Amino acid sequence: MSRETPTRGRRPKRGRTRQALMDAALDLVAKKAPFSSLSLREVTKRAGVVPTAFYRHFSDMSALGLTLLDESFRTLRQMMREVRQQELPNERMIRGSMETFFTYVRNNRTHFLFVSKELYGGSATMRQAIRREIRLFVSELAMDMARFPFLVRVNAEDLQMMASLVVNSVVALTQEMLELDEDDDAGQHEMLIMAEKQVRLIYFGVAQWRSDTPPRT
Amino acid sequence: MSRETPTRGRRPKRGRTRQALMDAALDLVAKKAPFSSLSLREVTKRAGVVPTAFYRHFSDMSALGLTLLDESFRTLRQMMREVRQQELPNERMIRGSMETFFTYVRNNRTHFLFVSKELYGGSATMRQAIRREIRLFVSELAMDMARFPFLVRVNAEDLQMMASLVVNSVVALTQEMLELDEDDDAGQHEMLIMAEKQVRLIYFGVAQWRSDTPPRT
DNA sequence: AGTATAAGTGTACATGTGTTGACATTGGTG
DNA sequence: CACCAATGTCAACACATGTACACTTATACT
Repeated sequence: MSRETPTRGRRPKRGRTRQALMDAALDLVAKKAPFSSLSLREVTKRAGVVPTAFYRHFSDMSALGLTLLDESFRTLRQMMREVRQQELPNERMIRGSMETFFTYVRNNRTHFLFVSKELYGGSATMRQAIRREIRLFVSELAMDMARFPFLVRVNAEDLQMMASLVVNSVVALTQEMLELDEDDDAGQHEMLIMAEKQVRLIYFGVAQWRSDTPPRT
Repeated sequence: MSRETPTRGRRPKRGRTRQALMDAALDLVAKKAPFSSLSLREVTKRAGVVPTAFYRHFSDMSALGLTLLDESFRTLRQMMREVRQQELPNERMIRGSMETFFTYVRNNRTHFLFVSKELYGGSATMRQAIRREIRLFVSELAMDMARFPFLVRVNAEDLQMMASLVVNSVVALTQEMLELDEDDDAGQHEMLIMAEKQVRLIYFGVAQWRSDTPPRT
């Protein structure tokens, strides 16, 4: 069997295959089935690598998934922090936040597609992980809202409720936007407008709220 | 171990296997992976039928999926119609609607689990079908809202926006509730309370809205 | 009754899957 | 340079998958 292999196509660079595998998975998720119905061989083929090479980087497909999730959220958290820091007042704030957020979504389409499909369709651990991140955003937003002067009389529970309303709405709109064609600029812009209006509407309601509101108008 | 089935185990009744297949798929989705990562053989095994028997009822797994979707929404639409008709005024209306809706969700857990996972994780046609149904609910709600006296000055587009905000929020809460353990009564009730509060909050905002609201508070 | 048809069974096969083990090639370190 | 650990390849396996075919049985209808 000692046959001389005439230099098959090789991939020299250091940790490039690992990234290739992640990108391949992301690509496949973006234009095909959800991650859970993705086979190891499919991913390696897409990455231009032999199946067994997979194990050099991930023990398992689910390990790949977790890594992908981590990668998706690391930069997202970064961006969120920046959004929270730029302290624009009032109206400008909502509009500004929505704009930067949605541009970020557009620039990281595959990641969001991945997360979006895993939120409800993924494995239990996957869903749990995503949900944890979202709950984090909700808490942070609640903290920000607590500083609004007209919300001093609102208790913590209701603050959480309001924040989760905002976050859930933005998430839903994001998922709807991902359903649009990648270069449907008009549609995407429409989503942005809608998101801004919805959040503004919620803030109108928030301004009206009293935590001890009795069950009648 | 030999039950009262002397010859080969058979299923006599007319169209029972068809339903058994649907139930099996629903069960598997409820306690395992999403529908897309479900194999034909798995479903038939669960239904207690030989794999090839599948083709007597469905041409394909995706055909099964579409049928399941239809079954899920048919009764849902029915219920929605009833909710819309019971004309309770004001505060009572929100609470009442939420209660009947969420009890319905509890009583049809597997169906909702299925739809929830398919909304973003399913095939393109599947997602599209679900989205169409949701849009229908939004339109109907918008029509209902148009009759509110304090909304006469709101244009159609904004009405749609408001309705979709309500629906999206309820959908999100529903999905969150499905994540809870089946017999976590406390958690489920908490979700109901939250849903009612969120919708009420939105209505506060709605009451404040003017379609020509300039970009300032 | 008798029989046509719908429904279910068993066998079989080609294809895709995850994973193992032994080997080949790289790139960075001494 | 020589070496070695990391990385990639090949061949092979045991098993699951979808589906075709020929068959048996139950049900419905005359």
